[in-house]
Amino acid sequence: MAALKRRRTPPFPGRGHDHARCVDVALGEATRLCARDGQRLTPLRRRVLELVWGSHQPVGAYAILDRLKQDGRAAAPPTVYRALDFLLARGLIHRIASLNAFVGCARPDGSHPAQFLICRRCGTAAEIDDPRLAAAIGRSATESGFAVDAPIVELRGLCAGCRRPAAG
Amino acid sequence: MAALKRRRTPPFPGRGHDHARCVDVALGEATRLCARDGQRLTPLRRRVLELVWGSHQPVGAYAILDRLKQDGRAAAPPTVYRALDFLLARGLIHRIASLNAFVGCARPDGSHPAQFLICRRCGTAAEIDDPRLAAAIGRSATESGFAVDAPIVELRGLCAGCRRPAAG
DNA sequence: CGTCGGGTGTTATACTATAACATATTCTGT
DNA sequence: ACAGAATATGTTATAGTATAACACCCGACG
Repeated sequence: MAALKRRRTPPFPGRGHDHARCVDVALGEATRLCARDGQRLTPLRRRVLELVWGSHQPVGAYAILDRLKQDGRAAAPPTVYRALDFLLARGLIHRIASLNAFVGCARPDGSHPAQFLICRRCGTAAEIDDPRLAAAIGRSATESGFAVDAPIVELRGLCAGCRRPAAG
Repeated sequence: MAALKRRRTPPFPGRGHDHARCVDVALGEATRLCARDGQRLTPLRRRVLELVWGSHQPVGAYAILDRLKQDGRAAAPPTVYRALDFLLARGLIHRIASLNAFVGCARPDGSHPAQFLICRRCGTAAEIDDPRLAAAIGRSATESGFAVDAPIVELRGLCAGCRRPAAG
């Protein structure tokens, strides 16, 4: 009875979660999906994906660019934007419009609309893919005769961890 | 039985609607609200609001800037951004994060979360303030222990007018 | 070999937004 | 009307985000 509904992954990663594992899983999934679809996950694209997955806080294109330069790689804005465009097209990352930043996709099994909870304190962007919310969006739009292609839902506020007093 | 639910305003303005009236109403409301709240709707702010209301398509800050220059007024980016910040704070306009652009608020009676339908063909951004959608958002967030301050909902797609073949 | 296409490198530039400080305007109390 | 305070605007410079255009490389395929 712990959970009435199951989630495949909890929306907010725990503070002490094993993030290296997040990255490993994401890179493994990306490799698998690209192979399946005949797409090339080149070293550059793989590295950019890894950098986007550096944390659960969305990262800007120019921050990625700086890291690439630290790698010793020749890099300019188009380098990173092209890699980001590829990853976006494959559904491996999402763009957070309200932050001009990018975050790894928690469920990269095909492209899909996503909804984000973005904490204004810790900066974490948690992906929720709530079918009821998606349905409510579809209903609202349909009533206006509008056909939604790309719903952008970015809910800014405070996550559970940051709402608690900073105690232990 | 034409309408089971009433809307104060239809989300998408008709093609041939009297837009001058939209602008007049918006400016009148803005004047009233600012007077009520002891805020100063200066000529600059009023002009910027008028320019934002130039159409139902969100307008960029630098487009506004160009128009101000055409007016013969000294203008630089801060001029327009400050006016926009004022109008945003009073709830007289909204910012569309996914377009980096601004649009007049259809119901400027106090600040409020808004949801937009943005047509990718005609560019129109229609404000819908659907309480059921807002409730669905609140439910989704609450289940994750998340407290939403500022929901951003920008639904991109095709409006009813643009879905029809371009005939008549 | 040759060429074709995709990926990356390179240079330049466009677009969006804010910091910091100077000046002007309006409001308030006297 | 005036001084002083608060608000609004002007001005200069710069930070941050994104794309256009063209050159080069390299592997696949005939």
